Amino acid sequence: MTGPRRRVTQQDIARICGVSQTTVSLVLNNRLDAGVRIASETRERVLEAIAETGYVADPVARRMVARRNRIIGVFTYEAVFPSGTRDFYQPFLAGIEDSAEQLGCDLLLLTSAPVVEGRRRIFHEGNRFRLADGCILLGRETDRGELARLVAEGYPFVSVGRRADTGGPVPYVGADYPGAVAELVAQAVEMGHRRLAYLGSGSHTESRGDRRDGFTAALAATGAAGPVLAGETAELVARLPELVADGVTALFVEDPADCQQLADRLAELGHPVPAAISTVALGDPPPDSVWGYPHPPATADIDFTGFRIPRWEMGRQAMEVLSALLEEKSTEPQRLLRCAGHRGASLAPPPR
Amino acid sequence: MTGPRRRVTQQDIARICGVSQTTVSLVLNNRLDAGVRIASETRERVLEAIAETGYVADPVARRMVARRNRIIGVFTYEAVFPSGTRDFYQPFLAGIEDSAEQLGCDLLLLTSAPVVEGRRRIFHEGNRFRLADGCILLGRETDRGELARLVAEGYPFVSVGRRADTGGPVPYVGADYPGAVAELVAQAVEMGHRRLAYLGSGSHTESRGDRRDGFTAALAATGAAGPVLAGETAELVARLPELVADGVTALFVEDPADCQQLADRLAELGHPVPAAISTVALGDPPPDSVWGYPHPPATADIDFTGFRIPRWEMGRQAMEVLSALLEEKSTEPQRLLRCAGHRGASLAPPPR
DNA sequence: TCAAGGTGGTAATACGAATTACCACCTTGA
DNA sequence: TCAAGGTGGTAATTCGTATTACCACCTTGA
Repeated sequence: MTGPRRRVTQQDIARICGVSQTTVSLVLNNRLDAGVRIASETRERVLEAIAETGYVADPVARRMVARRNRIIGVFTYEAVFPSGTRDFYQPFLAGIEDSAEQLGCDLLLLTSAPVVEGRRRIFHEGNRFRLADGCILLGRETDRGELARLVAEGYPFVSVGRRADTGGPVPYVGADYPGAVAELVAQAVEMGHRRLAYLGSGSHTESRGDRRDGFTAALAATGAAGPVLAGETAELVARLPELVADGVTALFVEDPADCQQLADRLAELGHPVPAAISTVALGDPPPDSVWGYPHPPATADIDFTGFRIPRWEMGRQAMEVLSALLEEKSTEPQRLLRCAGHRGASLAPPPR
Repeated sequence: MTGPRRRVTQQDIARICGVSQTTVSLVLNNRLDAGVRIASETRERVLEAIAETGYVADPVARRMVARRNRIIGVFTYEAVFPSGTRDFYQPFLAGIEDSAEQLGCDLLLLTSAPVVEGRRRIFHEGNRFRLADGCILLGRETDRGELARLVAEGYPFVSVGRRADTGGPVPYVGADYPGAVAELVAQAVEMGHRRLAYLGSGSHTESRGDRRDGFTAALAATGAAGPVLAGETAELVARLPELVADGVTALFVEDPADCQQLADRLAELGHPVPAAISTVALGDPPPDSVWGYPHPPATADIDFTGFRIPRWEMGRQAMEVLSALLEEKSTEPQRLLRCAGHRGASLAPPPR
């Protein structure tokens, strides 16, 4: 065995062949440009030495010259552990990876970012996101301050999920929630629903707000009406009787995870879904599984009508946009992708 | 917009502060060695400029000089797409990530490795695994040639899953299949089984071979006997009558995914599991889900007795070993982890 | 007055590959 | 005979950081 020997370098090859390091480099990169000539006899000698020694160019040195890494950072805002949110990221990551593979990039998971107050920080002492040529930001919520700083510094990044401008346009690939919600509202109205309610968290994050705004806009467009509620799940459940009394026949539920609980309570109250009242999920729940051992969703009796968030495609296109930014190719840096409707069993015509 | 501006370098910081690049480097690395002195006033100025510009040392340059990145490469052998194997890696990755987070390392997913003949290659023109301080190898199979080369070159790496030596010891964190299988065999024998069969693929990969060898060793140890079959799933199913006729009362199935199919066929033949014949899964099936939308395992009528592969822990310890290798701390570089037995419903005493 | 020692910093160089600028030599042709 | 052009190659420099060797200046103390 040769033991832990030093890496073979171009210099070594050069010594062996009695040529200069430059020559080795030229042979290696097969530079046939006019202006660069290597006698084929010399070339052979060099290639032979390369084959014998098993020389491989040190990618680090190579990158040093090229000033590009072909490394794309992936920053996940929420701490991945210990909650089950790991799988929240998975479809996005799969899309990102697919695209990275095609682009010949490696992905750097920025796991070293310290967790402060339950979330990771991009900017911190010794922040390492600049290790990468550019970054993809992943997470339900984003720190506006950090976003603004990234924009201000001109660091190339793309957010998965729409983000409002912060002192400059934020590149993103998001889901078209307003459009998706509008489609569902239109369907409901067409079925005869006239009084629809929105049940949300009251949160002002883009993903929540877009659904809510989409709902109110759609109401206005269709001529239907109805209240917009904001509160925790328990609170929303508690207000169901009030909605029924109000004559509401269709619920638009911001968080798909709340649907089952609402439906259960409605059944208790004697208003089964969808016979008495329709319930629409504004999205699809992220998959829940524990370390890859899937367990069935809590108690999914009902196949809720709603829409599918194109998570995989969002990840893929985010990479695409980032790549374009890095190559300085022109591209649409703010994209909203259509959500395919999911025709389940929870939206039906209102009782007559 | 500031436009796509150049990376900030130590030289830039130096210019801003009116000092030399050396000084910046010294401040950055907080060199308090005797023989190196920086006025605290100067230090402050430099630190301020660093904070303002958001400067981060270029890992590539750093790597050129030193030998550390705090980047750990993760190489997955099999192409991740388009099959559903993504989730095969997930529990391992989760363990790796957990450990990386604690160590303050970032993870580099080597997605750029080109796929040749259906699998990724570590060594290829422009291979990039040396961007990382060390690598974790993940995959059901591994290329022996590449493994040997890594060993010969003295590159720090750890395999998740046992690998046979290739011209030198291969560091790994694997599952103790022989031990796990032996426990199950012992259980079966204790219940009264005397003729056990092994149903495998005939593959010579370590993970398969270890199970098979564990089985034959356990047979010898317990005084039981029985055939070892090798073949595709369909072939194994076809040979079931032969096994029944042979007086076999317990099947040890190499690939857990085959169990249900075998049990179904046995039921058709009039030998229900486990009343007539026991069936043991040598492992637990990797979770299957499509882009995060879990669907129930094919037709999992039976809760098969078997064991759990400690995937998460394997990932975690692989990082641990790699870290030790990098720090040149002594550690056991070849580890087999115990698989907890899973007491299901498919192993029962043989019919009398 | 000047050697000794402390202080605060810089110039130079290494790391490995890529690239640019240029050199030394040879062959032509007029 | 010598300028023009072709041939085969090399020295020097670049990328960004870390490290080593050393320098210029100041303060002591005898």
